[in-house]
Amino acid sequence: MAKSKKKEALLHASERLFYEHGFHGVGLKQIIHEADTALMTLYNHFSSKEALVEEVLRRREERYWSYLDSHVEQEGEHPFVTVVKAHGDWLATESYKGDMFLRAIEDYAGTDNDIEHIARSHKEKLLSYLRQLAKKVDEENHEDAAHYLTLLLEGTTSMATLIGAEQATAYARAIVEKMNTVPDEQRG
Amino acid sequence: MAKSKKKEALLHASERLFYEHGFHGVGLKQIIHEADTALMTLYNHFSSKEALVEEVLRRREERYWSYLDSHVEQEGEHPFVTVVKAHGDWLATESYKGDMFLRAIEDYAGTDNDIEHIARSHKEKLLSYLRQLAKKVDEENHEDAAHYLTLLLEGTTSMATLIGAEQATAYARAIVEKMNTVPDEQRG
DNA sequence: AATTAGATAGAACGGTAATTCTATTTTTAG
DNA sequence: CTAAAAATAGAATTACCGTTCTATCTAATT
Repeated sequence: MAKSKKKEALLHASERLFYEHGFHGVGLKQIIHEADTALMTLYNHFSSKEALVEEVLRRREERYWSYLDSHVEQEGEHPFVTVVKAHGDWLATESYKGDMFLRAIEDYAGTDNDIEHIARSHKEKLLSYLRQLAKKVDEENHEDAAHYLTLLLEGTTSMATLIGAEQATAYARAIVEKMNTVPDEQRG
Repeated sequence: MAKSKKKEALLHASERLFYEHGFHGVGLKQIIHEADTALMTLYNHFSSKEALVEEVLRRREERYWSYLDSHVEQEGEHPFVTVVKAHGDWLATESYKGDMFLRAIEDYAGTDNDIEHIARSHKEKLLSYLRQLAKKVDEENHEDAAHYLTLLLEGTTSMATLIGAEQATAYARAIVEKMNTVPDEQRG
């Protein structure tokens, strides 16, 4: 019965357009046109544009974690390198237009809605994820390491806008490898 | 005779509001209200909103380079650490809402205007600046070093939105120091 | 004081934004 | 097939967008 094909089409079109032109730069008309549906169908599924934005962010977060989890499984390299590569692969699937969550924080800051909260929660979860990863690597200072990695991933995302995801990821990887070289050499 | 006090007020208000709420999130009404002037005064000085955005970006770029130049003069530390600190100080003077130039690239991508070009030029100039800096430090691979620094500065800016400029800068500085430790230790 | 340029408030314009309403058609379930 | 539910097109609404026009007013220079 195609439970909600139209809803999925709306979410898909919204995510693409929001990422490409920003939340405030896309109108509902454009969204329903790209989703090939009607305005009332959108309002039948989402109570408002903000509600649509919220669900787009929740879905995107889910997909990001799925992507990261499945790509980090392939071990063999240092976990820090692996996560940098996984993040880079995620960026490479898109058009390098920055980070949708940071943009949400920026665009909806100050206005009383759940959007900023969803976006900030995602970033906190990213930090927690990297903290867990750093702990497994037996880092004495996993708290610092998690922050280093967060900064590198965010830097990679920004730089992908300027020189592309592949190059940006290569530089991030080089930084991680240079950093990890230090303790081993110094200990020995 | 106060050549153009109103123009300066308009540019000042525009820069603040654009940075705070995004280019598409701020209307001309809000700008003239904050600048305490009239709509026709704005159009007397700027042919359009896009022209206003362009001049805001040009002014901001000037101020950024002035700020960086004056803060990098204070030597004593490794130039890479100094530039990270200078960039962090620049961020600390603001409200940590990301990077205005990256946002301009994202918001005005695809539309045929000079805004994206101005913003991308600024980022190219940043890379050139860091390339020169890396050359002076007698880096054999200054090209890579310049990209590492760019990535770290961009990462710092993004992360400042999440944990504040001071903390983000401290982590960026730690990364630079960890990286610079490598060659010395390995050579010795 | 007269002239001139700049600044002012306010309305008007056409366009588009988000949201709501209505009425018709299509799809699904019993 | 029939009844209920979902989707449709299109207009209406209210509000704001960037831009332009007009007409008044203020401050500068001569």
